[in-house]
Amino acid sequence: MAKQKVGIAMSGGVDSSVTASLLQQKGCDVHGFFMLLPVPGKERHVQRVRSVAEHLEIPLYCIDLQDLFNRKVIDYFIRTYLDGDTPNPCIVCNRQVKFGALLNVMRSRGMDKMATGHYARIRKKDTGEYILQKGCDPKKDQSYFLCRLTQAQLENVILPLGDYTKEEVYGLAAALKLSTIHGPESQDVCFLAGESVAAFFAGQGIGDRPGDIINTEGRVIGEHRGLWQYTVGQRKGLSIPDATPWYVYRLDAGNNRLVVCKKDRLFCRKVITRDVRWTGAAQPNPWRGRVQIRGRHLPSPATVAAGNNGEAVITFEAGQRAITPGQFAVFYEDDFVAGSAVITGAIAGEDIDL
RNA sequence: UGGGGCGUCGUCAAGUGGUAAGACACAAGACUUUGACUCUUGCAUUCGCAGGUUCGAAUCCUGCCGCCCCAG
Repeated sequence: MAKQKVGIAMSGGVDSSVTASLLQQKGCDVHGFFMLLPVPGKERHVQRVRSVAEHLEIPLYCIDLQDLFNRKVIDYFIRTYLDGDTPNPCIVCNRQVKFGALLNVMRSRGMDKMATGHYARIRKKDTGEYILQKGCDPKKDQSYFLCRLTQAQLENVILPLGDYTKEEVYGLAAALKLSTIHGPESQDVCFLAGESVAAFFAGQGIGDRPGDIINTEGRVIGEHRGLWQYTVGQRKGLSIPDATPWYVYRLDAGNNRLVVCKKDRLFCRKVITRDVRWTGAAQPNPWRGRVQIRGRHLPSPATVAAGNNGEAVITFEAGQRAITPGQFAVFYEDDFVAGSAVITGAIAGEDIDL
């Protein structure tokens, strides 16, 4: 039987390098694929991946996905902010670019599977369905960012690091004498490269667009520099001196106004969502489980009542802080991703029990 | 113009003779494969200005400047 051909999505970082090595040791025919994206310092990245590929002695292909990335991720990023919502470019990139176009390229080049260095697991159920599971290391779990992957995508992907902790991966990297363990990985949006959103927008020719900051009573108490520089729950950048801090309550894109409030007002139990997608074919309605509202948010007990046109209302048992339109809600059943949706708003005030 | 009050960090605000609290804002760092939140640290050699009293003043005295209130 021929060796399984696996394409590794390589960034040159520790995780993807260890992933490649692990598969190599398992006897796979490993090929490295580097996504060329429109990000600052890409030349350095290319250098770094090259040295890793040489070190591991695997072939490396550089795939230019800049145009696609511009259209699918950056355009989405800008458009969402201009609409007064807060995008999650990583989730969209994973869905459209990394596990989309890149996966297709690998398939067309004869790869049986694609592997990445994400900390998450993919399981095949008795029904033949694939399901995403959290990684073993709860601190590093990245299943949230992979929530929008389809069955077809999950079927063609393997995530070796899901069974390891970050600690163990560092150990493996050290054993492999990977020089990249020293280079600190960037955790911010890759195409921002440390820049602020405001600076990025300015670079795109979108300058400041000042407007009023009002409190929930409608009184003007400050001025903002452009709605895209803020997000729900944000405290920094408001410049409103007071006895206690102010937080962004809502972005009113239609009137170019920023509504702010005090901390207590930020908590809400009901969330409205669109584009609901379930992993399994049939789901109880209402569904009950835990829902994660953003990266690094502890999934919290809630019910999801599906409505028409892919909409659904999430009702948490306890109020959640800063429900943010544009962000993704991921539904967890224990460690498994049961579904996800895009947040469009919160229902404040009296909660009606279902 | 009389009478009274007040002027302390960007904002609010302690401190009435013993050598400038705190909060908010702001900045830096940490955390983090989204934006945020959070945490840590920093942030007035100086108290409207100028003199004086005193071992020592933001705190007492004098003058000036500025603001507010009341009265005409």
